[in-house]
Amino acid sequence: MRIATWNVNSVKQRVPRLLPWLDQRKPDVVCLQETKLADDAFTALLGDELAGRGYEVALNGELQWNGVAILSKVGLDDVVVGLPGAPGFPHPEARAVSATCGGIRVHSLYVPNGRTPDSDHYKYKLAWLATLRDVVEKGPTDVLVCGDINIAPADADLFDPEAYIGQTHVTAPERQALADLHALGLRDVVRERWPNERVFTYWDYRAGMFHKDLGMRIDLQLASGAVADRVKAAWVDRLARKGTGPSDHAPVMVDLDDAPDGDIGPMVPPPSGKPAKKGSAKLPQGQ
DNA sequence: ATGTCCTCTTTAAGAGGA
Repeated sequence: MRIATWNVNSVKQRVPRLLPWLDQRKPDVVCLQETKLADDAFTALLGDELAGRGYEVALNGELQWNGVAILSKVGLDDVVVGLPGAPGFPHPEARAVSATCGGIRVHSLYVPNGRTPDSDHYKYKLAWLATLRDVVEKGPTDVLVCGDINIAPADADLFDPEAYIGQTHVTAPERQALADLHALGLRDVVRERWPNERVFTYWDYRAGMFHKDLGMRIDLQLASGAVADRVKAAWVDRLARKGTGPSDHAPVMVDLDDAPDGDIGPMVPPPSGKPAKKGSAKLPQGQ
């Protein structure tokens, strides 16, 4: 079974990249974030295309921002829209949907960005993450927490740790929230597979950041123990960030149990991938 | 280079968000 998570930064804009990618990689389960589309518009846009490829669809979208989805070829049961008990900002936002797919409780999450550490949005982010922890703790044992988590787990997940001092995504409380998920038994399966390599999932559109491989690893798949033990491959589909009209995020891919039907593509990082180290570029502001 | 992309709206240039 192949599971992917991808922040597409508008599914409407990404259709010319999403559909060929589905046909190439043939993931069994796809978690999408930042669909930026209301549910009825999503269904009108992609319902037939996805059904034709064998996917059932669970949606939690809104008009303009946010928006998450799960596509599944291996069952889509007990769908929960939203994260029960999560705070809003101030109103509830479309940042979570979960379902049982192939016996695993799969969460597609778009964690609040946090903006700046002194902001109300940052407090919202931490409260939202605390709710996530509680939901996972009370949920089924076999679980995959997937999505744009908006936390770089360690300094190795940044192109230049010094550029992020004082920024969100790296603060101790955010990393503690991630540690609290690990304390429930969740494992970062991509980092386990590539313990010492440079692995990013997001590169700012500006200033040639992707071309220079100046990015962050903020999109994760966190697997409970029995699921993590089934992982045969885990990588970042960097090709999806290249070419015309890409998202600013690349898909994170995990294969369980057996060889996939779809192309695996060049696994990222390549064997020569080096750990992130201090770079000379500045962090583009305003992200 | 405050450098890009995507959203919306007083629909055509600006504002907000990432």
